[in-house]
Order: sequence, then C-alpha cells, then structure tokens
Amino acid sequence: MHVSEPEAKALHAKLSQWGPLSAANWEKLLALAEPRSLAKQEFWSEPSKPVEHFAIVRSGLVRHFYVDARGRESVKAFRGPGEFSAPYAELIQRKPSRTFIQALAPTELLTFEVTGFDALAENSLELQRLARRFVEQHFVAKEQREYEFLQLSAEQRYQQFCAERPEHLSHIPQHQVASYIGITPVALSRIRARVAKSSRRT
Amino acid sequence: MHVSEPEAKALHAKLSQWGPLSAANWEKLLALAEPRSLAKQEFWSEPSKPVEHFAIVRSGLVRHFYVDARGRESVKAFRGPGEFSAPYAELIQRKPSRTFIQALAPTELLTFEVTGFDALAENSLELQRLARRFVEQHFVAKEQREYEFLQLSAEQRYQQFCAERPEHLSHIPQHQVASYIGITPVALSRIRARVAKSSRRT
DNA sequence: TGGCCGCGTTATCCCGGGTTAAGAAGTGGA
DNA sequence: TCCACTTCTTAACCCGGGATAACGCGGCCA
Repeated sequence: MHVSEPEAKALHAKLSQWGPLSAANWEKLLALAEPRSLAKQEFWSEPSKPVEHFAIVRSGLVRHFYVDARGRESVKAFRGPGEFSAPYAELIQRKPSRTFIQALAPTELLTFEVTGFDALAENSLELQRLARRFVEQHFVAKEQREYEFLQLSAEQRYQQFCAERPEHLSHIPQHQVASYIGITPVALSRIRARVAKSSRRT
Repeated sequence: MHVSEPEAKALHAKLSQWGPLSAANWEKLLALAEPRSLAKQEFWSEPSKPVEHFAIVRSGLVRHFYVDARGRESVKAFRGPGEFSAPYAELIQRKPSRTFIQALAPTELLTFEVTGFDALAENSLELQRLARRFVEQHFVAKEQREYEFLQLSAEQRYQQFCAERPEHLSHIPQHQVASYIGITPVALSRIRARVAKSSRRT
C-alpha cells in the first residue's frame, strides 16, 4: 500500500462520482497503484513507446501534447490534482503513443498498469460500468472542444479557457495556453492586448 | 419484429465488432427496435427536445449539426448505412439536445429507446462492456478530429475528408463539407480551385 | 415554358492570425 | 553576481480565409 488512508478515501469518493464502487473492488484497484514522481519538465509518456500505464495526478500539473513533423507542438490538455492523465486514445487502441505528457511543475502521480486493470474489470459489472461512465465523460469533453473549434473565435476560446480553468492560468506559460486554443503565442499576446484595451475603456 | 432475418444477422455481426454479444441479449435489443423513415430534409432530432432515442442508419444519410445564435450552422458529422446517429453527448448527459439531425436523402433508421436500453444494460456485464467499447471508439474519433483542427490546415482537412469518406463526397452538398471542416463555402471553393490548378500543373 | 431558388464559383475588400525579428523582463544556473 | 535562456510583447509584413455581391447553372414547380 502506497497511499495514506485519507487519500485513499478521497480517491474512492472521487471515483464514486462515476458510479458505485464496492470496497472490495477499490481494494483491488488500490493494490495496482504505483506512485511516481516527476521533476518539472520531466516526461512520463512519449511517442512510439507502448502505453502500459494510466495515472491520476495527486499533485502538480501535466500537459498532454502532439508534435508535428516540423516540431510544432499542439497542447491537447492540462491535468491537475485529482484528474486523469494518459495517452488515452492510444491506450484504447493499444497503439504506440503519439502524445507527449510532461510535468509543468513537480508532480506526483499514482500510476496503474493497464493490463492489471483490464484483468480486474473483465468480469466485473461494476468496473465495466465505471469505465463506461468514465469514457462517456471524456467523450462529452471532447465534443465540447469540437464545438469550441467549430463555433468560437480564438478570442472566445481564450475567454472560455480563462473562465473554466482559472486555477491553472497562473501556472501555465502563456504560449502553451495559445497552443491549447489553437493559435500562436504572438496571436494570443495580441488578443490579450486587445481585450485589456477594450476592458479599460469600458 | 420489424427487421428481416438477414438484416438482423448483419447488424449482429456489426455490433459484435465491439465485443461478444449473446443471442439472448441480441434478441432483447432487437425487441426494442423501432423503424423510422425520414424524407429528404426531415429532422429527427432538434435542440431543446429531450433525447429519448438513438438510432442506426439502415439506408440513406444524415448530418449532425449545431446552429449558433446568428443562425450559422456547423456540421459535426455525417452518418451513413450501418452507422450510429444520435445527439450522443446530450444523451450521455441526459440533457436536452443542442444538435440538429437531418436527413440529406430519404433515410431509414432503426431507433432504440434509451431507457429501454439502459434497463437492459444495467445488469448485463456483456452489454456494459459493449457500450464501453462503443464509446471508446467514438472518443478516439473525436480525438482524431481534435488533432485535425490543431495540426492541419483547412486544405489538409479537406483532403483528409476526401480520402476518408469518398462514398459521401458525391451525396453531400459542398457547403456542408465546408462547414464540417470548419470553413465557409466560399473558402472551400477557393481551396478546390487551388488544388485543381496545382494538380493540373503536376 | 418561364420564373425561381439553391448551389457553386469568382472577384473585391478586409481582418485575424501566421511569420519573423527585435527588445524587455524575469529566472535559473554556474 | 553575471550570463544565458525562456517568456512575453510589439512591430512589420504576408497570407488564408471571412463577408459580400454578382454571375452562371441546373432543378423544380406553376
């Protein structure tokens, strides 16, 4: 056991949001957990490595991102305490990863081996249901993001981000926020200048 | 029973892609199915109506789209024979729909009541697992779309669409393809002109 | 048959954002 | 402490794509 009693309780409560999770199953899940520490800037997932673990962030902050052929990065997600971190699509497809995951600050993870989880879940109605609800919520989040790219301007996407993740704003370098909303750092800087000027006039 | 024996077999095979599906469960599912016909241009889902059904397209073609406050449409998806059609995110969240679904041609659907399916699945390991795999694939598809918006230009997105859905190209009005890839009809026309010119030179 | 409408194309003008470059401010390591 | 690096900003220039409008074409209906 690598997790303190109160933390285990908190995690159990968190997971129970998605559906019932018996004490017995929670015990078995917890037995799979391996803690892992990341230094600032350290990677815990890189392309072409097979995906063998997923993780919950205990503390700190990570970013998920792609890098294209010309070396340009596109940030897919930021994940903080209590949130899930993994190259999820590749894990689902059992394909080698094409995403990087990097710590933006000293970070503590709780990692779980995929095969271990699958073995547990294979014959458990409860865990299948939990896993289903879990993916469903991630699906909804992706669809929300699709909506933002289809219907919102870059400026609106930025304001949406500020409104939704205020806790991250001060810890994430601005050029990575720009990447997350699909524009360049220079463009975001201009947008911020525009917004600041118009709100000063108001 | 509203479905012919061979069609039922084909559907069973299709669903079995996602995982095992016993004959007994398939019978029960099939008993929930209600056929529905749509005329060209007809809607079968509209915003603010509660979502009570999902569907499989038997024949024809539908589009899923948003409409913003200024009346501008953004196409989320096209779905043809054998594919799933529903305001899925809203169905997951049990929220009133914010998407339109409209037939682009005379279309035959097989609809299923959500509550009926849920009741069936609630205590079935097999159906939970099937549903989980199903959402997982949809999640992967959304992430692929996120990737395209983050890393590809409009022209690349268009070529990607042509390569992936060639069977739809001739049946979908071009301005809706434009909307799907996130640009205006005028812009798509220009892109096509550009591509045609450069490929003529080659 | 004639008129109408939806669709695609093209032209013009404009704007948002990409690109490049330079400089200022902050940060961390030797 | 000082130097190097990262981050952010600003400016200049360019380009893709948005907005609008005009035109042509084909389908549809009276």
